Amino acid sequence: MKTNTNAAIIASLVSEASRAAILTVLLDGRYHPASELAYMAGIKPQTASFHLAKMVDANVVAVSQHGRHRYYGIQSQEVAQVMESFLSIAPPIKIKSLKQAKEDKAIRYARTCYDHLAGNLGVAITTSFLHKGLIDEKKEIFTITEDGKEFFTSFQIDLEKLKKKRRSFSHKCLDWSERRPHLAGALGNALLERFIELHWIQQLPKTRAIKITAEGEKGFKEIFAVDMSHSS
Amino acid sequence: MKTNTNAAIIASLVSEASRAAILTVLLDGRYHPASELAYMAGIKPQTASFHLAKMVDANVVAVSQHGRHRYYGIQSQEVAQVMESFLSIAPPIKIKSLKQAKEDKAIRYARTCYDHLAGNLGVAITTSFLHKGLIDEKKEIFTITEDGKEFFTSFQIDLEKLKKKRRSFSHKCLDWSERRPHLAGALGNALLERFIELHWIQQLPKTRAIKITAEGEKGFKEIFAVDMSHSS
DNA sequence: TTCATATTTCGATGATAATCGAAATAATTA
DNA sequence: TAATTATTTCGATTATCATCGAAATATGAA
Repeated sequence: MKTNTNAAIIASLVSEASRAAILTVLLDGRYHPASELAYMAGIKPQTASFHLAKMVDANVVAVSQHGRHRYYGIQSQEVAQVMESFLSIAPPIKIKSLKQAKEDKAIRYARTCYDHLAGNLGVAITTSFLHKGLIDEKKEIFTITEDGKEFFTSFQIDLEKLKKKRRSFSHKCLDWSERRPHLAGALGNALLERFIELHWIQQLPKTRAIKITAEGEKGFKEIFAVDMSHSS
Repeated sequence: MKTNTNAAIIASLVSEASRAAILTVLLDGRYHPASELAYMAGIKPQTASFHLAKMVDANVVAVSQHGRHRYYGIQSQEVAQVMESFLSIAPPIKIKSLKQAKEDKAIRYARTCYDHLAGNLGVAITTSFLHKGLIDEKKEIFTITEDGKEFFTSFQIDLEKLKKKRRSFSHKCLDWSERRPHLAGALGNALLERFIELHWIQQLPKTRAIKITAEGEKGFKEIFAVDMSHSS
């Protein structure tokens, strides 16, 4: 009898507009300060705090405090995948753009660089890498195999440069997907940039969404054996 | 895209506890009468009617009228998928005792259909009755054969008393998904009560769940040739 | 220390929506 | 026919909940 209320609690998180907005922002995989989330969702900080507390309580969102800031992020990969299926394509609500936020100047932590691939594509590509033996899944991270080194280099990604970057990740930019077996971080970022360079994907201006081009569809299929055609 | 829209609609319906309860019941794939759903969700029939109307309106639940009954059910597996994904990330149910844990497990096994046996047990027993020639299957109801009269009497069920009750004697409780109706009505109710009397099954307090006892397992097997052991 | 910033807690408000009693509708049974 | 049962509709009440102002807490900066 109590089992159903459990489902109801999770459902209420995605069906309420403000919470849906917050979760949609958090789906970029980063940790965001409460004030930024409030702004983007178009609600006052108190209200955001109220919602965030609920989400933390439901084990959907994790919080990590640094100084007077509290950074909120999606709890786990599993949660992210579920939320994405409900929120990713048709967000029911308006989210204020980051540009707007910056202009507003109220937020100086608004640095949401969309630095890695999320969503179906990100997962699909990671899976593909694993299958092809380009990366290995360890407890905390992915490691690159010898085959992987060869491949990524031939794909014009400078691994040495990335290793340096990786160390420079600041604690402010915690990313659940780094802790989880999901390709993100420096390599994920590099891949994203490379894909953009190749015109395989386009970043849509006001949203965090990306669009896969015709070239991209072809490329992902041929090189990564990942079918991203819209028919699915 | 259609999928996501539907998912969002389903999510908003699930977000209310009573509706979540109703949908949880409907997950068994059967069509249930409104009154039963009300009872199981712990709400009055009016309230259930209110919720069911909403869900029918949203094309999440289908309704089929038979006489004065209206049977509600879900035909798309999408609802099940949504519920499943929610429950997959929902915090685990806090189990207070080992007893409760076992009872929870038993819920899946068989449920009372308001006041008669449904679920696997109900269908199995009805099938057994048919095989043994104790009842005949008509269009809307079951009828009792001569052999049946003898058997039920020997099973301590007073058939004459049942006939006097102002309710259908042995109507079929539709089970469209399986195309296997089970025995309901006064006879179904009487059987349920007799099984409880024999301690073959136990009705769990707040839920409509029943638990099959060790005695029951033995009895169902010996007398009805119905194997209800947990291995299946 | 004092002031500003980030966030939460408290309390009140308002809107939405769930709930239920009472009555209506309809089918079934005696 | 009348009584019973299943369900819905209506109307009123109540509960829930998102929202935000005000104040509290905590941290960092001047």
